[in-house]
Amino acid sequence: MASHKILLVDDDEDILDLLEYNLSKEGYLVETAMNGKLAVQKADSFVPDLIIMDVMMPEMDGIEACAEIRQNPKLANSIITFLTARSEDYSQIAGFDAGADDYITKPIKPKVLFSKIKGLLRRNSTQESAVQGSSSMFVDREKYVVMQNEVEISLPKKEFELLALLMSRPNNVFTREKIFASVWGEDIVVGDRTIDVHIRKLREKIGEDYIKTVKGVGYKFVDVEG
Amino acid sequence: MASHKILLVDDDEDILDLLEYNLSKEGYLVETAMNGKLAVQKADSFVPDLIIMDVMMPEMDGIEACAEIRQNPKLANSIITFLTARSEDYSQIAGFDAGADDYITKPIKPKVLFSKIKGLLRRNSTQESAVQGSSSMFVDREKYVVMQNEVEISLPKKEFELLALLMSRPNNVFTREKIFASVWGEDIVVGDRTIDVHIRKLREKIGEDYIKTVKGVGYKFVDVEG
DNA sequence: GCTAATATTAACTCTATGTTAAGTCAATAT
DNA sequence: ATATTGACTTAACATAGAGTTAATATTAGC
Repeated sequence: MASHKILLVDDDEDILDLLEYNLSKEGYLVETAMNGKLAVQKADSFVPDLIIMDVMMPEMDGIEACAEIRQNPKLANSIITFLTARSEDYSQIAGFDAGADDYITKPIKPKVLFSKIKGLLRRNSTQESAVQGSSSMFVDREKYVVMQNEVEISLPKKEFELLALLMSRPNNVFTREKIFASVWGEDIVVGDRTIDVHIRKLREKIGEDYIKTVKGVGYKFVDVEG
Repeated sequence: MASHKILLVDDDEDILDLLEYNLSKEGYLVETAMNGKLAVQKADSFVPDLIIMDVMMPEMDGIEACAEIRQNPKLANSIITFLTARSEDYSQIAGFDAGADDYITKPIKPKVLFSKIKGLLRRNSTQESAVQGSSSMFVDREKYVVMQNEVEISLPKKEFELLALLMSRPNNVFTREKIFASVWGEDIVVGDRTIDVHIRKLREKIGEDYIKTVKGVGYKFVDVEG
């Protein structure tokens, strides 16, 4: 298996160096960022499997960065772990709300960190590796366009992000909750029918059969034979 | 969604009571054990999603119990979390080595505990979830389908949850009460025949032989040779 | 063979989702 | 500055089909 990619985010360069050194030695591909803003950018290009991020940072704090990263459908499979001082209970809770998967307490004990990372990545890797997109359709984020049998379909932002999210894991059901969290953001509230309308428009544009409703659960993208 | 199952392990009855009360109130299915040895047994029959276990216990300590539980393939998907006094770093490390996934520090802050549990369980149900149970059939919660000999069977929500519950412990009889509690929720009341009808529909879809009626007791899922 | 528990079927209800059209807003063009 | 356009949301109503009920038949266990 290709090495796992880890993105480290902390404003303390010493910590970054220490962790980068040790994790690289363990065989991970490591990149770093010094604040939340850079982290969001780097995450988008690097597409890490795991993001380890300090909560307190200048420019943009971890919570905010986490929320932004969770918007990015490309990063739906990335695990986000916070670094927090031992008793910052507030940030722990806020972190989970923002979409974090776990947190690690400071001071960091390398052994604890390593076994934790191993555990987290093990979880994630069982699913992975299966397919990437589907045969007759794929998402081109650069051109911001969806290719369907050699034909470019250009979509408005919300429709694009929604379709990209669904296509990030074909056959996987995404609950309305998750769709909202990912495409709109945890805190934005929109009406109940908004998703339906976007789904309708997508179905009009790409065909009726690609997006399947799982009533009471959510929606999923299924690839149809073209 | 069917409730998550949590196994609490601690030698302090007060803590057990407190946690059990609060977690039950949150909608979890909770069972308890007073020492590591009992925990291992109970885990085997109960198959909890999450085990919260004190490190220091008589009879068999948490580390040892954790190691034993990790041997049990049925419990591959169970998350194990330790309860530790704030600075027992030794036990944290030993705990991770033994296969624990996380730890919670005492004294326990309910708010922290709940968000942590939510986070852990969410991680468990989004990331892994696949596989479970028997050879010729398994539940894939991510795709929200049941795989039967390479064939996807998609089911409506209630039927899916019901089958998933029965399959979570093949050969184990689930009483009607437990099925109601788990699939419908403690407070929702529906007629007596509702379960039967769902069972009927399931049998139509997956075959007559998988779900066996135990008259006067309940239903169980048995794996048949395919 | 009786009896209570479960099976079966079809009809019914109700809720989640589908659909359409109109409204709001921001970006761009005139 | 004003008009235009299209993305996005909302609201109102329609619909499907999941879920439930009720009535009747069947079965297992005593």
